[in-house]
Amino acid sequence: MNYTLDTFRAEVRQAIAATGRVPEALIEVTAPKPNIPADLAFPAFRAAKELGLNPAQLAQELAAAITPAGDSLIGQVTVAGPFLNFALNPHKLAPAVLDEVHHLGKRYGHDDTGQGQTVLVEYSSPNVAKRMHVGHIRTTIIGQALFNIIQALGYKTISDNHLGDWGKQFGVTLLAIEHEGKPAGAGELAVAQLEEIYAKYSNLIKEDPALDEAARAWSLRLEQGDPQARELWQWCVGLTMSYISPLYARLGIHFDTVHGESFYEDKMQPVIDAALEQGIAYRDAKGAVVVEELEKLPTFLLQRSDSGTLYLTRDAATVAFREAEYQPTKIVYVVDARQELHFRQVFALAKRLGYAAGAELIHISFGVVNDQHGEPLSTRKGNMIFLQALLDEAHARARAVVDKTSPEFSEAERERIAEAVGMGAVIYNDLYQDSKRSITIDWDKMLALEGNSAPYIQYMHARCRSILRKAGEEEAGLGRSHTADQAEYAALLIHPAEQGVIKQLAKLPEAVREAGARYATFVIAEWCYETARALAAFYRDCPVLKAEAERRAGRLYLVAATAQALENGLGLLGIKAPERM
RNA sequence: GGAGCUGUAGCUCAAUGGAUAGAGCAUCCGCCUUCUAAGCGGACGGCUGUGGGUUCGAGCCCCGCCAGCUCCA
Repeated sequence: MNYTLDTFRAEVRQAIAATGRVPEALIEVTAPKPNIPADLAFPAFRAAKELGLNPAQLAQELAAAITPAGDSLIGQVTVAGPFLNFALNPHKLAPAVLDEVHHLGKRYGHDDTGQGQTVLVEYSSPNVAKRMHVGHIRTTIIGQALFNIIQALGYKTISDNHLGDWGKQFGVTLLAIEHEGKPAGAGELAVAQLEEIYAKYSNLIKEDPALDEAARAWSLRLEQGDPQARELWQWCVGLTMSYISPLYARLGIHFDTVHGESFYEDKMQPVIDAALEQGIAYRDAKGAVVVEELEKLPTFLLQRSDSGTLYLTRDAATVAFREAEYQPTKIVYVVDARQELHFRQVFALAKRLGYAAGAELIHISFGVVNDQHGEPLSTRKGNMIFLQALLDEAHARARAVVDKTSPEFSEAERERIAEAVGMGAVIYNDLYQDSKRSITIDWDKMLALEGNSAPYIQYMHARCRSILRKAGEEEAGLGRSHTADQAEYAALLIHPAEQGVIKQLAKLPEAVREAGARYATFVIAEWCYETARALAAFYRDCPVLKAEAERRAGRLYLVAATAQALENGLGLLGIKAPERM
């Protein structure tokens, strides 16, 4: 799609080219830093060198040769040493951008670069019969945001929750249920009980060979499709999902498919057979299937000597299935950094086997979450933070603020706001920085309600909505509507604070593209934050409701566009934008 | 022993190879009779881990080293 800044860039290149002094290939324009009073720059170094000229002199000559047309997006053209700087024409910029936002509405910022291509994103992937804790939060939140961004770029998208619903440990869980009965109740408490009896029997089987044998027997029964074992297992899956679903709902997480590990149970043998057949793997003396020297990666197994299969085999089978089912151009795995080598091996194997020949396999890795002392979190050590507790705490903190600042709101509305703000804070905390970094638990930072945080952005959005609401009420009282004549006054918006907001709005499409290309949610988060700050400056310097009629109309148009764009940006991150707070 | 990631303000983080390295938090000083103070303004805070190299130009690219985290053996 062609947005205003795309046009501006094209006009700048065209203007330089039209001078006939710089070959097209040497025209590289860049966005200058914020302290430079320009919107695009042409650093003349390289071109000057090629042409055997002094850069400053070339810039000077180009500036003299360029006179933008009156209806161009290009405003002032200036020279600063070897830089040729182009400013946007404020009179043209405002109407162009604001009309774009109003015209596209919820789709403003979206693009069509992914048209006709399919991307599958795998994320969250919690374990059945386990509570969700902060260790799962990053894949879940980052994955959903990346999914949203990729979708906004026009790709056909599939989100898949690769549930940990299979494996040896289920033998122990079923054994435990056999002896202790199904946990009563539902939700987190019931899942916690499953965890507890699982832990108990994990210990017991270490010392009791008969129990160990019984656990193996359950495991075997499950694998062979024994009805009782399947029923109990299915019950565990159902219980876990009914516990997790409300947590997902609170965080705006949704999946198109939930193909857990069990789904691939019967799809692994072909992988092993193919690898043996093609000479990629060999069967060693003990019967294990071994892959050596694949792309200089460490040796790995596809099958153990006891004929047990491995995650790597399953993940390769998963690639094959996805290829056959969706023909994706990309498969994105949002999984923590410790799986880096694992995925390099999976991808190398899959490619060698000829799976997903047309698909790019991408591991988006992120750092681990540690406690205040830098220690890994673990239930056993007692420093674990469970997701439900985290979300409840976030809600409670936001509720305390809304109760204090807006006691006049109804109970129901304060509850809604607290939820939107609390979840926003949690989500934003995982998205505002490069995901590769490890994170140290800090409650106050995780649940921050001020500064560079979701609540700050939500607050600025709510201020916009508040102004629009009041304008609507006033004008309804006067028996007229402000909506009709706003657009024609957009050209009046040349105050620096107004231009600051408008330039931010103009940058959303570019931010979405960059976020998608880099798989970097923080690009969107940063855009939201910068836009909110620009709005704050506007709010301080430019009264809306008290401005004289034409200016007021233009500013209302700007405020409405800002509210829309902020809502869109937050929406990409999975954060709600309340009407007021 | 090998591999990957990370080192930027006291803390948490930004900065497509370009101009004076920017934010938030914390600390300090101001601002609610004016569209929401979850806010706004100001001050303080930097040898970008370190030594070389490439380049007109390096926080960013290349090589060595140091530190932390992680994975493989």
